[in-house]
Amino acid sequence: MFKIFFLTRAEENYIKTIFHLEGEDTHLISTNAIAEEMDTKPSSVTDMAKKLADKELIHYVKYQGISLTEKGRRTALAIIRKHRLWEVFLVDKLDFSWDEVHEVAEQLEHIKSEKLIDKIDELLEFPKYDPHGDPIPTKDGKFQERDKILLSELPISGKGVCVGVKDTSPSFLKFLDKNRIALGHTIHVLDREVFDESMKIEIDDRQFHISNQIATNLYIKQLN
Amino acid sequence: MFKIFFLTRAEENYIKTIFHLEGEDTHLISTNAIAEEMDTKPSSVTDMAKKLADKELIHYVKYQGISLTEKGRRTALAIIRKHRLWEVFLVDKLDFSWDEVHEVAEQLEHIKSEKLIDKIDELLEFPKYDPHGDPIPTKDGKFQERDKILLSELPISGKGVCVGVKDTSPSFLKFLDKNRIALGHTIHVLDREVFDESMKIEIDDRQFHISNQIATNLYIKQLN
DNA sequence: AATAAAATTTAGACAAATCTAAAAATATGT
DNA sequence: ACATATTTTTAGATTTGTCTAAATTTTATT
Repeated sequence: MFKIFFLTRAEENYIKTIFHLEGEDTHLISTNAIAEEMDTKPSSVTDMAKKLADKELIHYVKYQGISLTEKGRRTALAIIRKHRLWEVFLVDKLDFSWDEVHEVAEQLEHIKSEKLIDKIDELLEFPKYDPHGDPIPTKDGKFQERDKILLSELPISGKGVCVGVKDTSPSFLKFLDKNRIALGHTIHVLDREVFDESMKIEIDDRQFHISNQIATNLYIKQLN
Repeated sequence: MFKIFFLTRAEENYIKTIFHLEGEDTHLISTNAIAEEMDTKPSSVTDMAKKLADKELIHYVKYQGISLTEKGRRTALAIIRKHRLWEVFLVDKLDFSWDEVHEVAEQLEHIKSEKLIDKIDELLEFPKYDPHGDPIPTKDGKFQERDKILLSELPISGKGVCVGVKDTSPSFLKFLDKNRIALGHTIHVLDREVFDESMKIEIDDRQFHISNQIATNLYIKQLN
């Protein structure tokens, strides 16, 4: 059983950001990177780093950088779990579109009630992925990343199912909606332009030209 | 169309408390009363009173007392609307019991998203009352108080439908659950003891003795 | 390896929300 | 009406989270 520590909203936001910056490999995160990501000043990050280190949520060595402790990682996963479950709730139960959910979920993820989030999970029938295709960590912090590649990595005549988006900005998501590209669709790469890396693709018998910027922001589960 | 002003959580809690203390009649609320209710110090209330007066949410005259402005009243009703809708959501959609919802709704009421609360309202099919029988203000701040009396005011052999509770503490609500007294039940007053004002009542062919403390915390809609 | 550039931390300040202790204003009792 | 009690406000301090500007450490360049 994990003890639940009460963190402030600011502390939770730092933990979440550090988790996202860590990504796959284990490298130290710089004060500057966190400040950049959170739209704040490096000196503020230093101040917070001391508090989080005191609470044993991060490893922090002055001038060297920051990484999450195991406790910090679990905390981050709990917050991300809440964020993503709320996103599913907003889309599935309240008909929000996938470009509207982030902002509200940023608030809802800080609600403190274990029962609440477990019941939401149950109401949604234990979803595995959020509306952008990102995996939802389990209650005990397990986190199964899908085996996916970027559309830009698919070879010509390759096929795959669209399973996620890298960029989750409203403008990108609205672009996909407008062109009726949604998760679950099968994409077939017909051709690729060497000059600008743009692609000709087919979805549901509809053919498109998409720029490399689009292709590098769509996650695909490759088919054989 | 009303402008939405962004208030801090603390400001919202003060506004809500002042609204509840005002009640029906228009009298000035004292610094002490607010401090008492919010479990804080009178000096803190004075500090906040200045801020809220600056934002034109309250009328405040030093040493005299506090009352809500029209803007303050509308703000209070918007928060109470959110609180009560979330309570209905928790009970109807997530199977919370009525003694568990308050604490969580205290957090959820501060989520800032007009669309969110309107969609929740829609999902719940526009409920008029929360799980404790309190009316839910409409979007435009209309607030219809039910025509109700306390069970203790019912005469002997009087009948009425249980429509609300005055005390919403978990201990009282659990007591009612244990004795299978719920909103919607018809209560018949069989007898009353002059000495301690306790009552003998009948609900669904079950007879009870209840103390005056119970009778003064149950709201009844009197039948003919 | 010395110096310049970049990143990071420290020091000191500020706003929000709270507190304690003291001062001021209002209310009460005879 | 006057003294006393109560209520309310002020003054100054504290905590959290932030900032700017200066100092320090690390990294990069020649």
